[in-house]
Amino acid sequence: MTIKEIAKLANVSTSTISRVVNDSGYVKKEVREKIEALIEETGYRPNAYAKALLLNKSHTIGVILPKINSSSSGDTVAGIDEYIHDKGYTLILGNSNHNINREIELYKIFQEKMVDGIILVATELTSSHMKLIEKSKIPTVILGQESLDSTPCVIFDEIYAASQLAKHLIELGRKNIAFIGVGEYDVAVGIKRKEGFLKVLKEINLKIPNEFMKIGDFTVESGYKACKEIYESGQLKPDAIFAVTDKMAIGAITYLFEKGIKVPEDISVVGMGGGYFSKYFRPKITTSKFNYLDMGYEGAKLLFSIISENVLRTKKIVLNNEFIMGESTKV
Amino acid sequence: MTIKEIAKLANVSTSTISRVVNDSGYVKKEVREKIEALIEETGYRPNAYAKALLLNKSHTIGVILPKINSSSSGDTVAGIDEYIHDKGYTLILGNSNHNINREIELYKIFQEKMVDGIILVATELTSSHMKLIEKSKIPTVILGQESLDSTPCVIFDEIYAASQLAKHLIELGRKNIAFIGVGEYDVAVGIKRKEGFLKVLKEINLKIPNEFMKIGDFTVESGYKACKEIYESGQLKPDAIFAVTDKMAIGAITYLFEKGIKVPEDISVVGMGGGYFSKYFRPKITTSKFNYLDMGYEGAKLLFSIISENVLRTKKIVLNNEFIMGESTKV
DNA sequence: GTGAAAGCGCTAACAA
DNA sequence: TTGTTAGCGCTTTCAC
Repeated sequence: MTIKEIAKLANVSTSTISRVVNDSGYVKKEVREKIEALIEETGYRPNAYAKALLLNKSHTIGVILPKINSSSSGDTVAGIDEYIHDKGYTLILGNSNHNINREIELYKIFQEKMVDGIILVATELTSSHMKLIEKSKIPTVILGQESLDSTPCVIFDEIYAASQLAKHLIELGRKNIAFIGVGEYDVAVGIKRKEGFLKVLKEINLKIPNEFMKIGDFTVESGYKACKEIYESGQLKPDAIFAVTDKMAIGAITYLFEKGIKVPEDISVVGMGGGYFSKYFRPKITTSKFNYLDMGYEGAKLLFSIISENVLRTKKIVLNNEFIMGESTKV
Repeated sequence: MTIKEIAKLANVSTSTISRVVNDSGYVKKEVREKIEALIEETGYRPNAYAKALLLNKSHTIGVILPKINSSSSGDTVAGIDEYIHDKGYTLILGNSNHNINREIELYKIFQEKMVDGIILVATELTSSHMKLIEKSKIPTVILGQESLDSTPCVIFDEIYAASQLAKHLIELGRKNIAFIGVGEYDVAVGIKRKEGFLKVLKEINLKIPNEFMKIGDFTVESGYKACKEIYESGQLKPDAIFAVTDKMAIGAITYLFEKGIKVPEDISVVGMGGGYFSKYFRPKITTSKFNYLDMGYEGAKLLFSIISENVLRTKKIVLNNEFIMGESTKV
């Protein structure tokens, strides 16, 4: 069913149908009503692509995610959706699976699909990314990582959040703190969180032995393994563990539990993230909550301000984390 | 940058450009190379909308979800994405927030956006839904709920999965089993799982007092509350709890833990879902695992078979659940 | 109030 | 091998 067919049925021109559909220009009341009835009856829907082609506006925004089925991705998309829904926009989604080539490919596909803007949820940002963004001329907002040029981004204050937790452990009187991080390819989690942690230790001149610095890969299993390595590495035992994600904290606690080491009585453990898992796990994890829903929402808002005003006022939005006192730490 | 501009730059017609871009028809080697260089240089991308308009094919499929940020949704979308990615398709996503009107609205938007097919992840299926699907003529697959007409669907054998867990409890010698379900608006979870549970009890003529049948709302909190009500409702105490979701099982266990009732020593608890939360929670939940990644993948595959063959061979795919023995149940 | 015509960017016959 | 032409479905001047 096209506008032409409706026009024929109504014995008017396509212009008149267009006027009725878009409520623009004058149409005699009786004609309008007749057409409206016809549309209702036939179930006619205007073709959004034809419209987009003509008006050069797709009312679509593209979202590129490094992993589609993680709770942070889900929340981010939900936040984006919440904002754009009211604007009458729809979402087209791409899953890069942490693959840069795929990310670039998705960028191109989105370009072909005439998206009005792109939200890139990043874990790693390379100069290839930045070049691509610049070259494409599509309004883009980066989420989760600090941008390398003037592309606007929405991030958390990773350093502050990590240092807050480190301070918490220090205040609890901990002196032998082990650290479970992730690879530095993820700047926010791998570098900044570690930086925040180390900063606090440095301030009070506390040193950490190398055996207490481990690297995991975000999974529960890797937290378990890292914790095991820490315990099997030497004579010195930690009195606290700082894991940069809740999942890895849970892995560590699982190991400790199996070993009969009590959390928080024998050792304090903190994580980061604050997803619902950390809340219902026993012991409830002391953590720093990252609100990804907010991140998505603010990112979408920022993107729309660029799209509509065609001017870049805001370069960076830093979101606040919430320290959450759980039951995995005590004096 | 359009095909016309490239054509002008290359001093050829748009057809030739089109031939190069789509690798169709003959183009002289030198000309092809010149054009390819030009495309590379200018970053020209063919407009997918113009193409879609012409060929009446958008290479896009629409996915409607009742809730975007849940782990089952995430897995489902990941499964869909995995399949369609290889086909060169992209995903457009709509979040209905369990709102039927929004679902219908999304269906219309997808229709306007010329999607080649729709995957509807359902919790509730009404005749309005079925009418809409039928009227739209867009190839559609329903996920998670049995369809009311000939629209194909991918579902789990909820009754079987629930009865398997119920049998497990019976085999453990449990006689006073409390049940935490959800509202019947969700046919799969609210009705079928209960049905599977009750079927087993009926077979051995085991009766359940009304105070042992509670309704939650999927959340951990509601499981906690339901369990509390069960314990506060009378003198009889259960020796097992059957929760239709892992989250509610975890809520129940949290209550029991607070009361000093040991799981599984004093009481056995089973959940359903088998997400990673149930795996790492302590005690590990005895549950039935639903593989939503598979559901998404199979759903997409089914949809493509309809799109490409234009014939409906398969009406229903029933996925297998995996019984997972955890540590929340024992003899 | 309404219609005719142009054109958004592209592909596919058909000619040349 | 290449170009010409028509047209996908729509909106928007510009006439009438």
